Amino acid sequence: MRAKSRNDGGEFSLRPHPPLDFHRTLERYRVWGPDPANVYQDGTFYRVARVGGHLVPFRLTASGSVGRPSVAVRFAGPDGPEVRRAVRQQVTQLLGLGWDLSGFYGRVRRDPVLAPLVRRLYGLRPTVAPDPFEMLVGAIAAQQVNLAFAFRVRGRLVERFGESTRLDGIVIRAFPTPAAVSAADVPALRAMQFSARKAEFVIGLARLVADGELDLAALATIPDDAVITRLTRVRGLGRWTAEWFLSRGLGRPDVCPAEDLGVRRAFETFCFRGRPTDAARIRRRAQAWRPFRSLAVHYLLAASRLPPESAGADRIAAVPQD
DNA sequence: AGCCAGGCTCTCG
DNA sequence: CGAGAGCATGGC
Repeated sequence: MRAKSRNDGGEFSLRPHPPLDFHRTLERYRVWGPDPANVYQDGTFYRVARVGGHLVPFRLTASGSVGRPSVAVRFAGPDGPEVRRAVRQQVTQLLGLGWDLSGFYGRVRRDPVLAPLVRRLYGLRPTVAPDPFEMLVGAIAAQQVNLAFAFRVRGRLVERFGESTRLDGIVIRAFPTPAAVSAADVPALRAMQFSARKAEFVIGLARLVADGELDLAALATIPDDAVITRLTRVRGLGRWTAEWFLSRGLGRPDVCPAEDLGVRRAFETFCFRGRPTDAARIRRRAQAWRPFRSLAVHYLLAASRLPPESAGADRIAAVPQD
């Protein structure tokens, strides 16, 4: 029997490099509906880290300010250096602490499109998905359907195949492992309202990963174009998915998913005076924001969900982020 | 009823 | 290759 103290979990706090707008950064885990693997409610964010064989539920709360941020982290279960390292790593990704925000801000300080948006969204950081498999399954779910629906479908998969944990009485599920999903069949996913084709995509991807034919962790070590080449060889993963994986899954700084519907609308709004545009024009326009295209796109998307600018209105509204 | 929604595959020129 | 048709599912 283990000593109780070893099972009580632990806590620590982080002093991230400013700025960090905790709420705006994590808001995207709420706006499209609940996500049982990423619970953000009442200003507290809950998730589960997988460390070795076991699950470590943890929670994040913010203190301080955007300019002097501080994040309190509490986790349950056994404590130890390996656990802390894993949780800290997840927090770094969830809060996007790896982005060169000050470099980006300096670069666009006089940019006619981005400067006003940066002012309104100061401290927003793109979250980086801690689990590449989770990121890809989420992307498949979101292909060509509205995002609220995609979140519900994905959520059903998590409810069905994700192990359940608890912290502060809140149920949090670990995103299902590739092994767990590879054991599913198409009808099971159809029942969750995946289309037949997407069910095949998801199960096929899970099998590739579970069988070791696709090493997702290894993608973090190869260049952007090599990641796209490798991922688009997988059935169900196209350029759109691969580019979002680069940006939101690997935190690569200079990616522009120009085929994305939301991206296109944002470019139309902020760069092309509301006129219809296409991916080629978007890619050309985005060249101006190298080598920060990922951040530029994230800010454009977030801004397109802000209420129309009117004195101080953006401070009051609950703002959907992306 | 019909169009829309953060695409992908497959087929052709 | 690159464009285009065809496809699949549910919401409003």
